[in-house]
Amino acid sequence: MEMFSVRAAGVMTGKALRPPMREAILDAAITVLGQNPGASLAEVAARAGVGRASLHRHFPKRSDLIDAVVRQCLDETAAATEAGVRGAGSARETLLRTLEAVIPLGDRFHFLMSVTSDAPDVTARYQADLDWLAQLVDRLKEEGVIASETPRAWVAANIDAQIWIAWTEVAAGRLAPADAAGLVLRTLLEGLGRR
Amino acid sequence: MEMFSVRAAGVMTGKALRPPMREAILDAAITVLGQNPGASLAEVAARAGVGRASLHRHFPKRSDLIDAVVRQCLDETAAATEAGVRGAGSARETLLRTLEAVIPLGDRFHFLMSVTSDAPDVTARYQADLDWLAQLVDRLKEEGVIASETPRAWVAANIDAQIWIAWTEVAAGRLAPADAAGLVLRTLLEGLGRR
DNA sequence: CCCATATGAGACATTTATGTATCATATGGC
DNA sequence: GCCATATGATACATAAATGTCTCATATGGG
Repeated sequence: MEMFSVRAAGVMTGKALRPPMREAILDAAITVLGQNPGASLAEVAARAGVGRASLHRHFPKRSDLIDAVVRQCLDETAAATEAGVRGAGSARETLLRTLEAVIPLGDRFHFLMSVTSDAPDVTARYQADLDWLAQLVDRLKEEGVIASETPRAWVAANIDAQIWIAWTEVAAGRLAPADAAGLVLRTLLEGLGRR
Repeated sequence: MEMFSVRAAGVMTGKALRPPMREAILDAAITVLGQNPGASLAEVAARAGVGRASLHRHFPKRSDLIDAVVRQCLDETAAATEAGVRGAGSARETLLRTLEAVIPLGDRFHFLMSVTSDAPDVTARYQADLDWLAQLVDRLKEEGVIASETPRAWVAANIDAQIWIAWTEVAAGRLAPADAAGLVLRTLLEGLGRR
């Protein structure tokens, strides 16, 4: 038995470094419920490595967990987009930086689109995100980056879909993370056709 | 054993006149389970306008219904793509006609991507569809319609996503059905950028 | 009209997921 | 070392969905 390792573990790791159980449960829920929204809480707890009873202590009802996961995903995507927007001049640059920031959060993004929460604050924030995207699309049109005739909803749906596709391809190992945002931007603006 | 077949009546009236209960259930299942894969069979039966017991007579177990719906969706999409392929010369024309035929079946398409069936024949047919699409992508590259460097999986994922987006926009009334396939093709090949 | 068949409605048992409660234990702060 | 707190395991109660069964009834063919 290693004395040093035991002492080192006690000193170095300290539970503060490890994410609290709440985070582990949220992470597990994003993964498990993202793949199968009907998965049982037992599956979520097992994935998180915690007991089912402990899960219920943090989230008494299933809807509490769902709402918390949705809020977590909204927080993360909001932080990512804000970071992407910061320091970007043009709308095109904003889009590129946002893509770079959001594609790694593809599973969060997908979760937000596949799971519905009826908590009023959640729907409000969700609507705000949609509005922000619509505004970005308008700016892209003003800059001449996107054809102005293209319906706003068509553009927004394409951006959402591309984010999901890119994340899927990255997660499958078929696309290098560093290439994802650029490929998405090129596909969005120029399509797949031969130039 | 009944010597007198009841099928004669079916032949006389034509099965297209009134869809039998089985069809009504399958249609309802596509709608209800497509929107919410975890919906109860009671909801499906109610949507189909039949009793829950009758649903169980046609599909003893839930998995039987799921498998039947998946096979139905595979049948419909296969018929649509074959009709699209028939008489098309180039790969580009094949793609356009396939889009025209498949976009109205967007809900079927979406169902196939969101619901999993472990029936062996289903997985085989599903794989065959993927192979067919991969082959079409290769032909598109040979014709110079699609940039040859673009990964096959990226192209295929984009086509799938565009079909779903187009169907959604049509269903939402934001896109004229006649315009859908053309818009998809243009978006796929040329993107959303200003020409 | 008579009969075979299919259906709808309801009762029922079974299974599964959910939510609650209890108890022993471990962990960390003091 | 002691204590407060959190956790895991377990048992339990409840709810909901599933699958089976029976019976009355309607429908359509003979």
